[in-house]
Amino acid sequence: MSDVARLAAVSRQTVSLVLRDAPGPSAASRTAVLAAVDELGFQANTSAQLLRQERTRLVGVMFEPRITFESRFVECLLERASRERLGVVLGPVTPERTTEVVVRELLGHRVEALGCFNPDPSSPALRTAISRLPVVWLGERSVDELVDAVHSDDVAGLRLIVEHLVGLGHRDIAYAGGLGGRVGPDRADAYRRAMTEAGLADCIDQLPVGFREEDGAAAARVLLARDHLPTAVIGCSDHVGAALISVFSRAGVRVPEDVSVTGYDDSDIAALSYHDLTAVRQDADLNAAEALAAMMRRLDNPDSEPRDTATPATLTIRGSTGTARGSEDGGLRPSGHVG
Amino acid sequence: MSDVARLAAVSRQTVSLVLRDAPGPSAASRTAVLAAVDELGFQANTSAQLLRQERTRLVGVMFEPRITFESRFVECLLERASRERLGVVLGPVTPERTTEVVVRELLGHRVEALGCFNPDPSSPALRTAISRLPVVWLGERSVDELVDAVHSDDVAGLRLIVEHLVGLGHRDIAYAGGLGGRVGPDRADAYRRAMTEAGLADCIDQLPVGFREEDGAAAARVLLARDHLPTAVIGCSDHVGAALISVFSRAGVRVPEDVSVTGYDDSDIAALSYHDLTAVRQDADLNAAEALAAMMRRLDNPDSEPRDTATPATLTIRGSTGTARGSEDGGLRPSGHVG
DNA sequence: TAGGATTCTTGGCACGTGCTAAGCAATGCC
DNA sequence: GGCATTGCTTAGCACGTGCCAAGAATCCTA
Repeated sequence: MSDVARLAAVSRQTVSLVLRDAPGPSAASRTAVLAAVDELGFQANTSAQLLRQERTRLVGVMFEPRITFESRFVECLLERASRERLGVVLGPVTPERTTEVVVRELLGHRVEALGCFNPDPSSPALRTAISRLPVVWLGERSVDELVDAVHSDDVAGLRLIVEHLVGLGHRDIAYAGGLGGRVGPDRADAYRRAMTEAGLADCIDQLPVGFREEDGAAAARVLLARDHLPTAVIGCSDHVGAALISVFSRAGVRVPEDVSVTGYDDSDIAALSYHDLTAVRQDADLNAAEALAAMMRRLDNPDSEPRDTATPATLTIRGSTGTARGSEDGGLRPSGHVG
Repeated sequence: MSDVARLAAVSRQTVSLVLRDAPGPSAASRTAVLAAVDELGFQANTSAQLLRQERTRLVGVMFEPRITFESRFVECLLERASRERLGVVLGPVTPERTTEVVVRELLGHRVEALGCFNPDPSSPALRTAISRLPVVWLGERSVDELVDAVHSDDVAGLRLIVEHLVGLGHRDIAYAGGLGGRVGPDRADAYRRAMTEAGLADCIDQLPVGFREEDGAAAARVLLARDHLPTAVIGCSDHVGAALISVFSRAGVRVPEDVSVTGYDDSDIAALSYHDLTAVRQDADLNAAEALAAMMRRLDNPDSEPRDTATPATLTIRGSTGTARGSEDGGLRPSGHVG
């Protein structure tokens, strides 16, 4: 910065004022400084700025880069945070970078709030973080009284799907999912609840698999091996839904004529024309907005109680769901070549 | 840190020495300091450390979080960098965060080297970066004389695929791809070259689409609308390959019995059991290693010339490729329901 | 022209850390 | 007992910036 000042023939402080466009510097100094900045390619040292400032105006996010929904969330958070003049420090989780490592790193950057996907609640660094800053659990209910939580409303989401399917005449509605973190069981509970509310408690049929495509394929194979296929299968994620369709399709089972299939997330995958998947929309941007709101609320008012926010679920109806095949055909058996 | 020193009844400097485990402090001081650190949950201020240090030992990566390959690359880079005691600053690109914004941010953090996926070469900040630090183009050839480049060897990759298919008796080998950045055209060129080398110049058949699944679906529909299907289709990405399979499959065209399909990347998608896609492996970890090596080489020896590194391609053979259908059947026409 | 108001500029300290050099106590040696 | 040596501790400066308060220059008014 001194170099810039020398070139512009002003003092370092004037340069600082111009760069922050604070009142003071004359128009002449301003243009001189900006010209010098441009010529030297000057860029202020972020570390020095952060060190000097009273507040860092940074928030941290702990997430797993390979999980699509989390990456999308991060993108949305970045854009929303910049509108609030907040910076975002990314804390990518990998096999070697555990909750503990990532949270320590974020605390080292003096973030003022923290959002965590799938955190390890036993991490000591996370415990300290919770005791000092607003921490928001992302994508799942909180078990901790001291943290906020922002996640989509699975109960409402599964109610929407089940109602949609029931409206199409379905009764044998299976669910592929239930494993994985806290969300897995929660969402499966929501399925059972929705089925019970619809008076279909005796049709509950859960295939315990995880969220990945491989899990959906496994569930599909289990179903194909049975004597009798359900008329609809709800996947716990878009990946699972897409895999269900692909495996069914290869086995000669038509979607939605023979079986209706749904996903969960309404990500890019669901919208793909060759999947065309009816799915509950989990709005990454809305979740990012709520997470940021929760952080800001507790930063502005440190005494406010942590809350659990369930963002509304909506249903995007596409071509993978249709009227249930008539009960008179006595159950469909897979035919054709099995992939 | 002063708080820690007070609690441990030593000076701030002793605390600093213990935390860096530098020689000096006695065993008694060490344990006292560590106990105090633990009790207070102290975490050194990264900004202050970076400001004080001569070198930051940071490298920056500009990438797009929603692109799977780039996220995987980042994960690998994180792990490799930590082994070299280097930090990684992530520079996520989003619609609002352009090359210019991201590179400025990274320069502000005083990174010592920079890796960029799909950069906008006209960005002024990027020009300054190139003039000051080792910059590595990621995933594509460099056009600039002043930057390194690390990308997988597309020429070798397409030669492997074409040879594999020719070995299975294929001649009518189409290519779905060619659009998108610099890689798109490059990879299509590699296809044409491989076909020519195999003596199949007159069979070259390129469908100009991009890298996304939607693009693959579009290409598949174009092919299905023709009188005559090729016996093999090479997708420019796993996404494209998977989409080709899905659309073919729905149209009653069997893979690989009727048409062989390949992908490019060998990502998780290719390995999915219901895709089971033969694909060229683009090794994210190897690319990360080479990128890091390039940065470190130029940091250690600032005068060394930038290089273009093509990482070796290998072929992962799975179930989506098989012997070409006999020429005697006079070309296959799609049958069954089209999805 | 003097005095005050206004506009612009700058001296100097602080942020939290790393590191050099100096200080201090204990021990060994002659 | 004096002096060097060793082991441990600490005083104090520097990193690059923001900001307060004080200084300098200019303009306006009497």
